[in-house]
Amino acid sequence: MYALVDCNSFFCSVEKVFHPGLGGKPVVVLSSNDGCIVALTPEAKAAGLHRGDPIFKVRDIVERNNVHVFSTNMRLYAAMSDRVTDILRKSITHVEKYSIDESFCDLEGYDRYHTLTDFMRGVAEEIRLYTDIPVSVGIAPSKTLAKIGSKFAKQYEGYRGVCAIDTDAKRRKALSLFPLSDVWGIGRHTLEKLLYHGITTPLDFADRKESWVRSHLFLPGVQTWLELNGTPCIDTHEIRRNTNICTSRSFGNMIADIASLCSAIASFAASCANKLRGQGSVARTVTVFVMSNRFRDDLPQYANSASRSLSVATSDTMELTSAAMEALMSIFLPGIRYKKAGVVLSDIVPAAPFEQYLFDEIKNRPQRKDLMRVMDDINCRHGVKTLHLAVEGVDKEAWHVRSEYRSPNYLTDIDEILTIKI
DNA sequence: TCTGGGGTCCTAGGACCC
DNA sequence: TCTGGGGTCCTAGGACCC
Repeated sequence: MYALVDCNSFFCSVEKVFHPGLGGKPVVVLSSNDGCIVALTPEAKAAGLHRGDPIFKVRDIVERNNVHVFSTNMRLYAAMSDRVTDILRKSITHVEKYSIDESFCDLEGYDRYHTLTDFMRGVAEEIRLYTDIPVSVGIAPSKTLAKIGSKFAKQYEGYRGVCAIDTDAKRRKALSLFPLSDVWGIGRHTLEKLLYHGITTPLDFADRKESWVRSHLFLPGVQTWLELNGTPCIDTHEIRRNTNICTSRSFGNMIADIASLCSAIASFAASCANKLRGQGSVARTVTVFVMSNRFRDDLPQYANSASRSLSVATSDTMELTSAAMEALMSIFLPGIRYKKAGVVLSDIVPAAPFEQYLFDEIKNRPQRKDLMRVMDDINCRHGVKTLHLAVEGVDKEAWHVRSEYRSPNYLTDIDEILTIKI
């Protein structure tokens, strides 16, 4: 059996930990650049807000209902997420962190002394006690069913946070009640197809023949089908190195000058390189993309991308940044007001301890590696961008990202730690 | 005025090989 | 007149996830 532990409106819940007066109040967290709503509490939903709403379009609802608005603070959420996972791992041997707010647990052997439901209730209470983050838990023979269980646990208070789908009768009942569009693996497109064929509930789908599913939805559909029928087949790997790494941003204001764009792209490249070293990998291909504001049809539109392949895969900030600069120069068009840009690293492989290449143009590779290590060290201890390349610029004003309502980094920055006055 | 960011996997089809 | 069969590799784009 698997358990899915899902943090309830996670970003909002984290904000509420540090703003205790917000219990029971509508709260939303915005996307980067204060664009759209990405997380909201049930109270905010009840006020008529939805995930994905551009905040400027729902200003009146926000003001009328006194909704509390926060800019996104991923550093804070990631730190809190780690605390939740730590508690899980203390209680359960096999925990797969699936996303920032969800973990799968393998419950093999945990039903010796308690029922699995009681056991997971205990874990959920511990998480609540130590982090103040409320979680919903689903227990089932497959991960897809466990996710469905966690949604029921969230929806109905009677489950007291944990819903187990552990008999065939419960499985069929759950599948007949659950919205088809909310099933893990069924997106907008698949939903349309299924409705067209007269399938309206997950149970209808699960009761189809495998051959039908295979011919209409191919492999991913068959996986979902098997999982809904209680056969686990979705393998999420615990330690997975990313095969692509991307840093991109929308700008608070559109920018037109190459200098600002250079400084933005250099910063994105450095951030990619940092993530790359963090997972112990090297990359061979650097792609840069730029785009104008697609919502402004009164302005000339332009979007383009360019890649540079390095002869030797690397995680060196200087190499990756200069490749990115080169790519940027090849697609920069004057006269365009740019709204968004980014850097993508691909052809990523694990870094080998020692590598030498006959035609390597960089002769002091070991020293450069040491330099990167020192740079990461300093930035880790004294804050990101304490040490950075000059080309990233010191004046971020030109391409700043809007973040008007950001909470302090309570958990990761000693200067922003919570102060309590008694 | 203001509209997010970061991923994975699969399939079809083209280009190529013998 | 009739013009095969069996592969691999790569890429773009679709679909999905959080």
